[in-house]
Amino acid sequence: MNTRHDANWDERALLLLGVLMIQSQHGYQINDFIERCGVTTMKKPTAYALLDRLAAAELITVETEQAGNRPPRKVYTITTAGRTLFQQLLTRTLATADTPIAQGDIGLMFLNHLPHEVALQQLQQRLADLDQQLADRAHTHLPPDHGHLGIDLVLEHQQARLQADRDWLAATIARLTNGVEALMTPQR
Amino acid sequence: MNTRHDANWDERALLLLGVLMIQSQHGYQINDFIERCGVTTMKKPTAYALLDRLAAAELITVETEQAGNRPPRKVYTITTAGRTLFQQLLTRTLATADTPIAQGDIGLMFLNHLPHEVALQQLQQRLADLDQQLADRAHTHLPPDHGHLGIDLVLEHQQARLQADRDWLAATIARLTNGVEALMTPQR
DNA sequence: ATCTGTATAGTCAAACATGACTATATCGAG
DNA sequence: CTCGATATAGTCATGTTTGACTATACAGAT
Repeated sequence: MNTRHDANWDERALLLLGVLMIQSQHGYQINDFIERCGVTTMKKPTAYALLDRLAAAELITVETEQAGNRPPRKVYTITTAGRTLFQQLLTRTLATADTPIAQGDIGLMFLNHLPHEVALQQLQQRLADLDQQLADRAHTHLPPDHGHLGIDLVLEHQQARLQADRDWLAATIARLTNGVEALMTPQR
Repeated sequence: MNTRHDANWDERALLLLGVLMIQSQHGYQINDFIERCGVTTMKKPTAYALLDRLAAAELITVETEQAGNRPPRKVYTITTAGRTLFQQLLTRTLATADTPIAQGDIGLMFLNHLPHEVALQQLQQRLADLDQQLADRAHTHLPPDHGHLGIDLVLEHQQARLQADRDWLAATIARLTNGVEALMTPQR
């Protein structure tokens, strides 16, 4: 019936269903994975809310499990319908490229409203920030199932993007330093 | 008082204030600019809501203007306080790089849940999508104030990212075609 | 005259997202 | 034995976001 959702819903549902494709898990594990893997900004309460909606749509089931005298856990398990949807979402998602929108570009757009040397100074700072991020990703804090193909691909892709951003920014700073005129005659 | 906002608020406020730094504008113009410039996914009602909040904080003023017997327009104008905040937000934004999160990476993560040849086929499709986007950006539909430094920078940056994505994806498809083993011994 | 397209200017109900908060259990350090 | 850290498992009030919708005015085509 109500299969009208936005792209955001698709991606997030895909993530949760994907996590449950690995194995049935309880809330803490799921949220832990989400926080660590770094492919989304979705927060804990949002994940719980979505899990509820997925359960309501019978794409997953919820069972309460009691281990020792710890607080009871809710264990989420993907259903057959969930697996089917997972396949569909995965196939569709892999086939389409999202238009890359960089938050930071909003600042770039109004660069001219700042004194030239101030703007350059801030961009230097951004470049340092970028270099820091590139350095940090040496010691990534990922779950111990490393060697998993998908995760390696994501890490590579993130690194490639970071590097592209860094290269472009460095080149841009250089051009801006040589005066704005250089921008009007780009050698592309 | 309540200066506790998230990064999202910062960027969006910066965009609206920046638009009003160019000149005072009415709602339609503002939203038109936002849609065309392609640096955010913020929708019209969201922009109006934010404009109301900015007005309540006295960062902008609103005047109703009657032109002919057309429907009345609300003209938004940035205040001195608004200009000050704009400078602050702009400076801060320029100095920090956002961690690049690619929606599409969620799909990548679960690549192994699809038959190898199906996955490759979908990625080919994604590559074609990317090439299409690169081709489309030849005839960009931007406002006629082209030559404006900031806009040119943003376009360049978007292109650089798109190109990086394309290159990485093409290389990855090639590696996956040659069998997964190649991934385990990357020549980096 | 009428129709179509589009510039114009928003509103609203409903869904969504999250910071802050509440609790209990286990374990190693001191 | 106590304290802090952290694994565990969420909830809720509050604010945010948006799809869908409502309207009027004008210009050019038919």
